[in-house]
Amino acid sequence: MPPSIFLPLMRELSGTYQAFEMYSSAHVRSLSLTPAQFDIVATLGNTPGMSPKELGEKTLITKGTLTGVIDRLVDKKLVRRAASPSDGRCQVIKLTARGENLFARVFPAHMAHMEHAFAGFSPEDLAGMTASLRLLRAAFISAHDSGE
Amino acid sequence: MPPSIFLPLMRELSGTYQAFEMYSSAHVRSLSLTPAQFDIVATLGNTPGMSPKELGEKTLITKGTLTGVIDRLVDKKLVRRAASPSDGRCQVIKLTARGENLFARVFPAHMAHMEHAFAGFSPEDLAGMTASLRLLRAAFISAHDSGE
DNA sequence: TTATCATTGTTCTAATTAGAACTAATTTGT
DNA sequence: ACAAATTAGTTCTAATTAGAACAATGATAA
Repeated sequence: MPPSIFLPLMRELSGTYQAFEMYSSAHVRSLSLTPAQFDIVATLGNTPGMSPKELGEKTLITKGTLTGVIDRLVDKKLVRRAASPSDGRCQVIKLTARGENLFARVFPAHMAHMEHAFAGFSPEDLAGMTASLRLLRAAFISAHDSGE
Repeated sequence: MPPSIFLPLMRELSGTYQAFEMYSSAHVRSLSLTPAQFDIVATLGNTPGMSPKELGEKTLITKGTLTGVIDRLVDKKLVRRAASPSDGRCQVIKLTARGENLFARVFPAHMAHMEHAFAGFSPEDLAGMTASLRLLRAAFISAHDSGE
């Protein structure tokens, strides 16, 4: 298979993700949060808290990066660290009252903002694209694993 | 439209892009280049050179970032800066002989690596996904523009 | 012509990023 | 029980990232 067959898809995947990131992050920044910080707050909202490991899996943020992101959220008093009772290696990261407050204000606003971008698609369109991306993602992961 | 309709697509887009980046960059790094550096070398290959502005548009790298990436490629003697004869503000970035050499060695190798990930899809599958992503990208750009 | 506006690239700052080395704590195999 | 292997989180380094302010150059319009 020559590259001309899959190169356009590679480019389009990058370009689409970048356009998404642009549109999303411009709004997030207007709320005084970075995209990574927003991801953490959004992931912690309406939960009893979770470990950095679990947070990293859900937000796709690497553990080395996550330490710094959580540090800055702690500085902003939006989040706090607690020791896990069951496992001495683990922590539980929770939203503070102030963090809960921010989440309640900012998450619906951001969803409303994102909705504008999807307004032209039917639920079936969106589901179809989701399914295609899922296949593509599985192909990257499978190729990655087989190369180890 | 409730977020539950488009949230899975947002997550899948991020996840698929991340899996792609992971698979691609692991290989690029094994060639002693960062992903951004590879993008620049790949974009300059088989061209007479181009301005940083054009490079930024093709690789989606912001101009502020691009200065540093080019600096490091200049340090590695893979690229050189020349003044534009027609416009005193512009530069022309070109591969050096060493850069051409690296491109000829590394670009085909990376394409061969990427091909593995796409082996399970038909050309029609790939074209269909590309078309879907193009629509999605246009929707983000249009929403971004209308919000200005 | 000349004042104004736009474009190009650099610089600066704060933050994210991945990866590797490291410490501490837990689990596993024997 | 105990040594070895895993796992969780931090720290460190080099690089990228976006955004804003800036200087230099070019284009426009009165």
